[in-house]
Amino acid sequence: MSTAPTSRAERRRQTEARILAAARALFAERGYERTTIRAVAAAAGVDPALVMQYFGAKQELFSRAAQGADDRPLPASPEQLTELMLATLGMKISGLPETSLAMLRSMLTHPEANESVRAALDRQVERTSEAIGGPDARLRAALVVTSMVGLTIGHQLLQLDALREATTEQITEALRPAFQALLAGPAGAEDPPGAPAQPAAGDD
Amino acid sequence: MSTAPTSRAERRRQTEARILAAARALFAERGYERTTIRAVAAAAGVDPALVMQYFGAKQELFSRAAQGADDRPLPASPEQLTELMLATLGMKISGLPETSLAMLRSMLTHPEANESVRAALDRQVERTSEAIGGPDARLRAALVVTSMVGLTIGHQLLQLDALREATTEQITEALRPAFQALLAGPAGAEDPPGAPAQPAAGDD
DNA sequence: CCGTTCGCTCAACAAGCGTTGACTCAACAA
DNA sequence: TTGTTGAGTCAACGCTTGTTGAGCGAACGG
Repeated sequence: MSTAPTSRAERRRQTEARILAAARALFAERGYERTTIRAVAAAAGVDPALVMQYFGAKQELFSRAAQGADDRPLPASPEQLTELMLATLGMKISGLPETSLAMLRSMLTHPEANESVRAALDRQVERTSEAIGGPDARLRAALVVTSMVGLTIGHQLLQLDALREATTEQITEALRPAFQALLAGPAGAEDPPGAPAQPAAGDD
Repeated sequence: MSTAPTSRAERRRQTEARILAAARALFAERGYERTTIRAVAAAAGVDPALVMQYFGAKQELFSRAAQGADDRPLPASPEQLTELMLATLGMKISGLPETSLAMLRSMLTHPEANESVRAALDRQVERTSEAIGGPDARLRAALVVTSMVGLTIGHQLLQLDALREATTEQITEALRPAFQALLAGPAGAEDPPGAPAQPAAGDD
């Protein structure tokens, strides 16, 4: 090799990425408390002290590893919202990024993860609520969101048999009428801001 | 005082109950990993060694504290099942026993709790599935069950604003059409409601 | 080329954990 | 009374955890 195979800055970036990848995998698999700095370091092929040197503290490592989880843009459209939700859900159960899994896994036991997820879900409820409108918009939005959370947990973290047996299409199909009912709101009291057109009920 | 105010057997039962109550509260609030034997002992006004003497190991204490969670009888009736589910859910969000909260809180990080909840939910899915029948019975049952789990988590453990604002009645009311849609199954393929649940579809 | 920087390791620290064995003392049976 | 049982405490063990500071050696800049 004419030049050094790895410059100093390059090596730094690579090892940092390796540590972060190992951390993500372990946090996603075991959660915050059961994941040790030593285990992360071992998985990354590195000394535990180096992890500290790079991230300062375990909490900081977690923050960096779980950064950018669970916050997606949400366009607004009352009827197509159902399809958007189902599509989003489809991606979730097909394979959630480890970044999000780490957050999900830890949200019930790690205070910081709990607060982070709570805030993210609250925002998503708010946005969904604005999109659907109507009397109990916030509540119905929350029900859709928590349903998706429950389904994701049941599928990805608890690995319920009945869910693993089904394909993504079967799941979204079975869920469609339920989501429609929730997002449409109480019959006769809707206020459609966009198109009152009848949903075609066709596949995408 | 003719006899001692507290006999030996009586004292033993009382302190054991006090320890179990403290353990339940802490496991429910912090989960398995963040709950220490020392904290349980302190909350019960007792030496940590006594907790070990009573329960042998932390895992055993958790098993005893979380015993009998999440396993309720489930009668079968295709349409009234919706009401039963909603009623069950109403109890859950009104106030889940600490026994169940401990299990719920720890199910994503503690392997034994994870397996326990997984098994319990699988059983519930199975029973619900037999009750509703139809083509995708197992899947639809699983969707109802995971929805309830997600709602319970969002309400009790994450304390989402939109859910805490609503009354139990509002929640069950808003959820009714969604559950009906899920439990009724795909339109045109349902069993006659008069006959008792008889899943002619068999397994799979 | 030499001196400095810096990625990285090694060994260790203090704190907290679950767990244990010896001990104290009141309740009990004789 | 006297001896025994057993609830409860005390101090400590061994281990793991997150975290730190000294030191080594290769990459760097002049």
